[in-house]
Amino acid sequence: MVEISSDVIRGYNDTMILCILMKGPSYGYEISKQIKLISEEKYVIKETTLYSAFTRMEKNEHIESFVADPDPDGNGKKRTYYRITEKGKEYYREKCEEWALTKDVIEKFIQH
Amino acid sequence: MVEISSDVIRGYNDTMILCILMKGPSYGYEISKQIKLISEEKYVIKETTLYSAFTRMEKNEHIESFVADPDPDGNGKKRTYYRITEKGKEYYREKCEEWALTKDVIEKFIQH
DNA sequence: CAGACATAGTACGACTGTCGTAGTACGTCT
DNA sequence: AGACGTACTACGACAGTCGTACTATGTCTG
Repeated sequence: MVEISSDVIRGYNDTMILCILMKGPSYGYEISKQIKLISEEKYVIKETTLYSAFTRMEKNEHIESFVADPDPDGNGKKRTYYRITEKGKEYYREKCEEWALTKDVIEKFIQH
Repeated sequence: MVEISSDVIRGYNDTMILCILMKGPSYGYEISKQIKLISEEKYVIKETTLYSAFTRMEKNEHIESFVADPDPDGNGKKRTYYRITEKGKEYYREKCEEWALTKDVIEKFIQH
């Protein structure tokens, strides 16, 4: 079974998170489920990787956090939500451009 | 200018080196020039990254080293050449398979 | 109604690969 | 003679990922 190594995906964890936040604010657990879903179970981000990414990305001002109730009635435990910033959107667009370049370079070294 | 970040390529430095060694033995300086050439100047591997990759890859038995003269007459300074092993070839093939998977996954998170 | 399982995280230290900086030493060209 | 290309080695810093462990609430099921 071929498995995706973390060293490969490393440069794109932030991008994946931002991709999901482009659709609207979300929180850790939900984001990790989304990544699993979108990747069709081919990639599952580790919890520690995810939460340390949040810390880094908030420091970089790519995302902002806010605490809110899970449902409007105020039921359930409060969660920390993250929202993408303008700077984060810009970064996401740059990463998408970079991807095209990176893909081309790597493919020159791959035997199909 | 979009630039390839090392975090992205990180998982593929070894693969690039192996790709070049698939064509026959080579040595550090030559390999670094080849990578630059093949990538059309879009990627230049750092010397320290390259040589530390050699150490790791030799330990993993993906490559073997031998010292030889640069030309058959015995002129010039001796160099350390590297040759891909069977295990290295196997690893290279796996990485090529992995690439297809990784590419598909990342692209699901990229806006074109 | 107890226990399992899902949800939603935090803390901490280890590890790996990359990179900056610096230095060595020989060869070749001008 | 000096600059530049070739061919490396040493060393320590750093960033991102990961394993392990722990907390705590909510919900479902026998």
